[in-house]
Amino acid sequence: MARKTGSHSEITGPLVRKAAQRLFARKGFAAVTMREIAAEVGVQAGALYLYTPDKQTLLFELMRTHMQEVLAAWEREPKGEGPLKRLEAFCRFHIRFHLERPDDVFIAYMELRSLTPENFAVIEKLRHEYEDHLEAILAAGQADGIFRIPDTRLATMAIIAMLTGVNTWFREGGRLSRERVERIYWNMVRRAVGA
Amino acid sequence: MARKTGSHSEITGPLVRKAAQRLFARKGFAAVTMREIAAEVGVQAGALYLYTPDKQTLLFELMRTHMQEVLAAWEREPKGEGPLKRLEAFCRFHIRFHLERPDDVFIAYMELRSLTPENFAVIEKLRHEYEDHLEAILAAGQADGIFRIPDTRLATMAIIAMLTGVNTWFREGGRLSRERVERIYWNMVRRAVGA
DNA sequence: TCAATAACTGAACGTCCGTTCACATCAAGG
DNA sequence: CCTTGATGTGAACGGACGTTCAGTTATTGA
Repeated sequence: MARKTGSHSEITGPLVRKAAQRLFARKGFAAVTMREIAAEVGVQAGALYLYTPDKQTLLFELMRTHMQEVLAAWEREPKGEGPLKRLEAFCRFHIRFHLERPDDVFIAYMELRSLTPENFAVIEKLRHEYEDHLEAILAAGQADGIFRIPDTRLATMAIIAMLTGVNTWFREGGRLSRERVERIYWNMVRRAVGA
Repeated sequence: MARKTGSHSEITGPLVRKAAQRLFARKGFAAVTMREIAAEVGVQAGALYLYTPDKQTLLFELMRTHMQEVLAAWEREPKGEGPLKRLEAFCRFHIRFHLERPDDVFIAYMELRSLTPENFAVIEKLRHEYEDHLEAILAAGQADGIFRIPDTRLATMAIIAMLTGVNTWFREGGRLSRERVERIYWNMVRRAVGA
């Protein structure tokens, strides 16, 4: 019997989430069956319902946890002083964090349409919160005359799209090291905002 | 009876492709049923098989046609002289063409994993062909000393990700006109490549 | 020792899936 | 006018789907 007050196994639960994460990222939410997830964990399909009320909630919790972890990690990140340092910190953080969690990132960007409207609204709000951190940096730099940006919202979207794109081609142990990729992207962003 | 030698209706066929395109873009390939597509067209599910051998081929042909149209349209595009003009032409073309076909673009970027390995290889090759057009421009500009790019392949991926990202937020009749968006993005790209 | 309970199985539920096919409809060609 | 062939219907196919649940097992606290 479990010691803790929380119900359900503390071993199988995380395994279910990890298996779902891998399979959702690889095949897409709609193409993954509960039986596949269960087989990956090593249990029967019925056992999954000890750890999630349904398939939709399994996806939603994965995405919500991921978005909250992004936000929390950015809070903890050392950012330096001034908009320029902060922008560099953001770019490097975004690339590094996303490369560490390719499956989560893939799901967060591809499976928005698989969420119910209520769940979508929650995730969308968290995503917007993250984008606002970048936009605030750009607006501060613009106000200081350090950046030359015609539209901070547009620049925010452009930079995030560019940085997130790393996940589509970067391979560990490939031609370019992560540090080198970070530096090159940071330089492109710095020049793009006119600094 | 049809005059032309080609089999099948020349009215319903395109309707099937359009309905599939809309639904695949909105809900994802795996989440769309043949019965849904048929209902959108106004026929029974069985009738779809007069126009496609199966669901997978329907997706594949949509993606192949789209990629071929992108390549053909870029061929026709007036490009101007020199790497700088050509890069501007590419950026403006990419944004404009993609905004004109949001459903096709969404499918082309999201449903790669829904393709069989053989079909995936075909689409991937066409996509690479398109990327190579941009990379050639960047390499030419780098050779001429007009651009300052540490890695042309990386810059290619970064620019395409950034430009394609417009589709995720741009809305016709919104705060920014398409022309203004084109100009701002082009300026960001120009500065990002050091020109 | 034994009742309690967490963890899980295996079968079943109603439904929906992609696809097939025998048959109906109907405009046009000879 | 009557055959032909394109165009479609509607029912059916076997299988897979998400989810439920009665029952089995194993481990624990008292």
